[in-house]
Amino acid sequence: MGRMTGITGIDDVARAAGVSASTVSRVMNGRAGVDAALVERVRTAATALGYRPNPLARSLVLGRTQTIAVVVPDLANPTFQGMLRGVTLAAARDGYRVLVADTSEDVAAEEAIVRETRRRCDAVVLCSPRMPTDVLTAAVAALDPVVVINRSVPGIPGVSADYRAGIVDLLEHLAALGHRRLVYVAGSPSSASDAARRAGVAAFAQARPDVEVRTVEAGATFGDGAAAASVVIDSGATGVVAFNDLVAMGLLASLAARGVAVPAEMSVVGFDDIPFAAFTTPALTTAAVPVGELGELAWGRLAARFAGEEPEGDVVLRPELRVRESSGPPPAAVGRTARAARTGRS
Amino acid sequence: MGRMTGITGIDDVARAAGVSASTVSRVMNGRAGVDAALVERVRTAATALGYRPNPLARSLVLGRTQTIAVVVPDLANPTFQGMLRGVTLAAARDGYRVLVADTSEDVAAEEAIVRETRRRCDAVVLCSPRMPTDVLTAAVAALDPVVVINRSVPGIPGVSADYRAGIVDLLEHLAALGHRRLVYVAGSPSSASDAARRAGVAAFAQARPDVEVRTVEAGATFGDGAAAASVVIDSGATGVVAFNDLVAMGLLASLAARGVAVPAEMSVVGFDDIPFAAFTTPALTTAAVPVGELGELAWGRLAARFAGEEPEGDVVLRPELRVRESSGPPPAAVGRTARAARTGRS
DNA sequence: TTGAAAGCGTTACCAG
DNA sequence: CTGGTAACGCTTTCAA
Repeated sequence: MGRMTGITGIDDVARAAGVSASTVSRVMNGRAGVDAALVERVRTAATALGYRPNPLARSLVLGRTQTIAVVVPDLANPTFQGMLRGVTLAAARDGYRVLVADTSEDVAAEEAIVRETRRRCDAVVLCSPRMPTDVLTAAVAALDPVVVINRSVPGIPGVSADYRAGIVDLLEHLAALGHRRLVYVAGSPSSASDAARRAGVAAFAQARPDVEVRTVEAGATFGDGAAAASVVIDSGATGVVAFNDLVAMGLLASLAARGVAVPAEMSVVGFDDIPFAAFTTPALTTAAVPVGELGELAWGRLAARFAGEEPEGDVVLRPELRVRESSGPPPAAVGRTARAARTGRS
Repeated sequence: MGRMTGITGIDDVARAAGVSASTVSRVMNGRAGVDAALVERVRTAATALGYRPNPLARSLVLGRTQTIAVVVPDLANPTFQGMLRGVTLAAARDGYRVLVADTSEDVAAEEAIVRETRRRCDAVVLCSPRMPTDVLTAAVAALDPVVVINRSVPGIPGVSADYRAGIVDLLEHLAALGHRRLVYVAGSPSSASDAARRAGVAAFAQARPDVEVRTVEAGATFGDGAAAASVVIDSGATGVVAFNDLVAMGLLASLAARGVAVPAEMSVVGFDDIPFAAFTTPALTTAAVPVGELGELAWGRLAARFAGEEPEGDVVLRPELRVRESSGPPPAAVGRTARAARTGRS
């Protein structure tokens, strides 16, 4: 009520309007059945005093906060920035706010962070959670209104991109260009989306026995891509599919430094279509993952739950192949021999 | 207490441990002066029941939420992503969470969003607020624990980058390279940091009357930069300082499309040093604004306030010149004449 | 239609 | 050192 705090409470308004707090509450919440005259008096008093109901108190009694949590592994990653933005904008349209949490890729701390954050909110969106499947399954059960992005958990609404299909598209794109020796520069084996990508590689390899696809272990960063350059060059491949755009950019930079022309001598394609993929040199061919849309859809599922609807099955978005300048036909045999000779291999 | 809700409350623990709720509260908050035996019993009971104090109830009675708000004009902007990340990580280290709000560059809605968000938090960080100075000054007074990034408000702790000095550094860099006809591709006149940049241009112009600096109105996006290309070319300038890296990248793309070699025919420098500035072609010379650090410092000021310290004056970070490949000596006179002729000017 | 009173789950003050 | 008992600010029965 604000005895000594400068902020006006419901009792101040009640007193000013000459009614009870109950009535003020009813008016503020637009509940019908209040005398028009009183409504007017309360409105006037509230405005005059600049009264705004304390959201904390409302949350406590109502049992809902109008806030959802969004947990990401790394706020510096364009992919998660996009998801966060998608969720935030969509939720804001419906009057919900977002509490962010960055787990800093700390798998061990992830579950605790999620639990903690969840308690202050009505629901939570987990973006590409890193925790092991069993832990995730258990955690998610205790989190209830929850949606998971890029990770499938039985019985839990999930929205994800089809990384497997995306990789196949990329591989087929390269094969169609004439490449017969490809390499997949993989991400961390602990990443669920990398597992999906590897499955795509396997599926493609089976469907196209005429194309050789090797896998090189790398990581998910620009540095990992740059570091993988020599192994990629030595592999004798003419086309490379990177785990993501960051890795592809690292590869591009390292390749340029070593004088390997892209796409003349080697084609490089990425994954994600982060905002800057179109501006690399050469512009990166990639599979676009609509991260903002994933975020919006995640909110949509949550909103549906709040509205009492039953959770439906997973929604899966198919990445879209974006052909730009980093991919092209493989060099003629003589060109390849020349490079092989240059790097000291037969 | 959880009569029918499945969640355990403080009373459940009290009952299980055979003590009062007060004691449970004391134990949970690690308050000294509780019998060791009771502490043990309470701990055991709490663990057994999986009790976690309801943060909402604590917030209500304690008057603090352990949460701060971060309001940004646009979550898609790398600059704000960096600030958000800086604040979030720093705050998390001290046990604080972050509620994000994206105003979508809606100046009119900004104040309301800030007010609303602030009510659920203990403080707020305003990142480059767009509202007019008088509105900002008034708003900020009602928000109290608040820190403003990149906007100076008398009496309010602020942390900002010295855009003025950064522009001067960039201009001097170009002048030192030999350029005598420069153009500044400006951002929105309503942007406070653009005003600072223009002041830098003016200061430089005064100090170096031998160098001509024209200003071209543009904007803050990649598209704005691309659109400004023809005006820039027609200006006859040999060096251009863009409002930010995004604009510089747009310029770079457009210049490349028109066959203007950078930096051979024209030098282009950006501002901010966003994560991808190092990977453009040619790599962008820019003035690095440590956005993450701005965010961390913002949190630091808030933490100090929470600790009862008095707010100190503004802290200003000086951008650091990052010379890369997009800037170089101006073309020889004959070269310039050649281009001028090509574009139909004398 | 309106108001009094009982919570929501926790902490803090004040006796004992 | 411990346990009642008031708040915190609001919403919601329940009577009147």
